[in-house]
Amino acid sequence: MSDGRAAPVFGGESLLFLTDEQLRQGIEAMFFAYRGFTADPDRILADMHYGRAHHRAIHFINRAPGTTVTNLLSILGVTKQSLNRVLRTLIDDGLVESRVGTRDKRERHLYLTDRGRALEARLSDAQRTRMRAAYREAGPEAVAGFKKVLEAMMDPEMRRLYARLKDGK
Amino acid sequence: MSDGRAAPVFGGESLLFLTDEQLRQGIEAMFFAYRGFTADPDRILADMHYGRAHHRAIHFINRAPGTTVTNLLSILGVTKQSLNRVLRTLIDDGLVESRVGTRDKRERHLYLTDRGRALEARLSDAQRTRMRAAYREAGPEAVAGFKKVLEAMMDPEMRRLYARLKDGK
DNA sequence: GAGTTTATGTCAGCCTTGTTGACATTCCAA
DNA sequence: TTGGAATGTCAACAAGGCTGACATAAACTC
Repeated sequence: MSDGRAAPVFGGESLLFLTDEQLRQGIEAMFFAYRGFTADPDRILADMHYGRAHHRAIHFINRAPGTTVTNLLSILGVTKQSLNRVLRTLIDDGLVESRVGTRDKRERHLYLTDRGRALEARLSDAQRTRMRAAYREAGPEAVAGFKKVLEAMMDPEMRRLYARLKDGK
Repeated sequence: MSDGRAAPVFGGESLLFLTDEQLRQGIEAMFFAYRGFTADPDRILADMHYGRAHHRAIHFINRAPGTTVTNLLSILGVTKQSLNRVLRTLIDDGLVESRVGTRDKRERHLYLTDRGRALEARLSDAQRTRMRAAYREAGPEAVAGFKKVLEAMMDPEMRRLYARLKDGK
């Protein structure tokens, strides 16, 4: 299995990696890994009165400063009411700034304030530290495969959004 | 980067895969992929009055029939009150059976009923179908890397649980 | 045998974060 | 000028986390 050619089946390519057992392992790996993935930021957020939803908003505002509410909605996949509640607290607490659009004054463009950027840095440092350790342990080839499978797992629309973000919009 | 040896740095091994940009991509890939990962079962569950928590309980009871409540608690990482609410509804609805332990009568051993197994099959078929497509698209080597990185991302305790499940307890 | 610990269940209350529905405002575009 | 898009907000609700408190039964320990 390690060379991808073990026990040739159906035209010379192994399909052993597609057994239900392999798939179940992948499913459980996703479940347990996602717990680790969110654990560190969650601990930081728990101290303040914030949750994972705040982290997500902060992450993507930092990622694309000046993004509109609608754009953020499509990225996060929640209702505007749900997002609005989160944004409201972030704006009230002075972590996010909402500027009325110049071209289109209906739009609100979102930016992190200095304090917002500070929290973002704390959260993403914590998350990156774990990712870096995992990457280092697994090695470059594993990382390439990791991304390849994750990308293939996304809904087409999410895949498009992911690619846009990846390629610097 | 594709061969893992691009632009050698620090003793011949590339560390380009550890840049903040690479890490950020991995973080966003996890976010978007997890959405896809849960999307199909979520749609099935939404029709009934169940949620993701019920799916998780059903999955692991199916995975390890006869498991105790305490064991399930450690796997799921929630409080007994939270799990109990979910188990209560599953037992009341006749999807899960709770049997008093024979050796230790304090313990409750959990089993899926026929109806429970039927729902489990529907849910995991849906989830496996997406995983299978992703695996097939990415290829065996990518899948190996995928699992390697996910495993390295887990908390040590989760990693232990994952390995135990993987190796058939 | 008494006392302690363990496994479980349950009640009450709280929080975050998701949902739907309804409605108002602003303002671009045809 | 009118329709629709973008946004905000109010209200109500549900899932699924949480803590704290308490009860029970059984097992374990001294």
